[in-house]
Amino acid sequence: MNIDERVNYLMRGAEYGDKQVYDAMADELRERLVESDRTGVPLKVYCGFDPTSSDLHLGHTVPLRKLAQFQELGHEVYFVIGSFTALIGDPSARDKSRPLATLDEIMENARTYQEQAFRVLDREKTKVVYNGDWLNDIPYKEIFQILTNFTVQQMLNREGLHKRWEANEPIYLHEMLYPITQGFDAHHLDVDVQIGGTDQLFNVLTASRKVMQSYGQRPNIAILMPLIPGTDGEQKMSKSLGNYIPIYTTAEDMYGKVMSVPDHVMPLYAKLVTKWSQQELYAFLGALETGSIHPRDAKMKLAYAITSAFYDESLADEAENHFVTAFQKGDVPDDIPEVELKAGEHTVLDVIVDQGLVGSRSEGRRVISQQGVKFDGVTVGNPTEMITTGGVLQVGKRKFLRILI
RNA sequence: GGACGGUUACCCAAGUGGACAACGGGGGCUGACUGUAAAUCAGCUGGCAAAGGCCUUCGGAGGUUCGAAUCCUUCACCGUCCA
Repeated sequence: MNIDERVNYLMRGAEYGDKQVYDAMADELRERLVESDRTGVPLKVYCGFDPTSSDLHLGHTVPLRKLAQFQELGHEVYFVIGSFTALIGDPSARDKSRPLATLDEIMENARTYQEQAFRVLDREKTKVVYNGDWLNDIPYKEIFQILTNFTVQQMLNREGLHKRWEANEPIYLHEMLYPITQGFDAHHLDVDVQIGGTDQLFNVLTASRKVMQSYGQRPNIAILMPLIPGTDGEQKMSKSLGNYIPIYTTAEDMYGKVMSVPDHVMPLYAKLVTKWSQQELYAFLGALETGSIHPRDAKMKLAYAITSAFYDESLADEAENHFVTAFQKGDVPDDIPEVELKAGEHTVLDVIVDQGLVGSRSEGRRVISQQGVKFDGVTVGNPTEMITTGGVLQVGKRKFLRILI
């Protein structure tokens, strides 16, 4: 890749809410890449993770993917675990102060967090470090000197804290210092590039750069990645909203969940969560734009690309086949649960309740009256119909049960 | 410690003595349509019952009343204001 291609690749998807900042960051990046070419010294790139939870989803992988792209081009990647910062809790994206996690919880989460992260990152080329290792030992005096560069107003300007200020809710001093703490990480590692979410704008762009500068270092380049919308296509992906695509799942599930995403988020997913090269990306986006590819096929291609980024290709293939047979052709999938029953002893209602296809007898009646239950493709009209032969019982579109007599 | 205000189904939220199994929205489920598990439209969304109907639910416990989510007492929790 030539220099332009590399800059474009590495800046792909970055977002600052301001064209000028984007251009400035791209320029700085180019400069350092050129320098790295000349000296043969790879860039140091870092992203911090506060492992306050351990169940990663596709949204978390966006900055990870960015790190992986740097790795791909031979740069040095630091995966910083916030063994110290997680204890503080980043207040920038939330409007409530959050309960402090214990160090044990953090370390336990960190372990599973890493395992998932290595589905994206190259394990061999990743340096995992814990920021407690250096933050614990900074002299108070030194902290004070750095603090003289920041004002209370700066800290309060951020949305989360601002809301709390307005609402007269407590804002603790240690929360105020979070961005600076992050700056100490950048300083300690003396990084060239810091990756973060767009919610980290202040922490990465302002605080970290300023801390580094006051140490006389060159400020890190900030690459800020947008939060991706969840499967509803509107709200940001989050576990609590239930619109997330987890990493720890099956290939089938991941493929299916991507297929359920609204069309309009395809470009964003393509840009941020696939391993595609620029050429592949542009080919995809172009085809979507001109309509030369059917949206369904585009989404299948995307779902395949995403699934195969996390699972073996053979599993991605299977996931795709499963999707085609189960949903597009409406066939009965082959891996459905089975039960063995005696003929003439159970009604349809009994079976769907006992086998957990519906939550209660009332619900079962409801679904049957709504023509939602089929036996071997024939709609069941009466809940008390007896099961006399083997066959496939289907509730709704997605629940199947094979009955053996 | 005191004064108000709140606590309703999976979530938000209306209801302030009878027509309340409880408006509305979200979510979920079913159907139609669709390339789609999207969007849209329609129906359903406490339990039991073939059905008429019956039973349980409005923070907990008691009470008033023919009748309470609604009134009273008390307890618990959450908010705001005052000390």
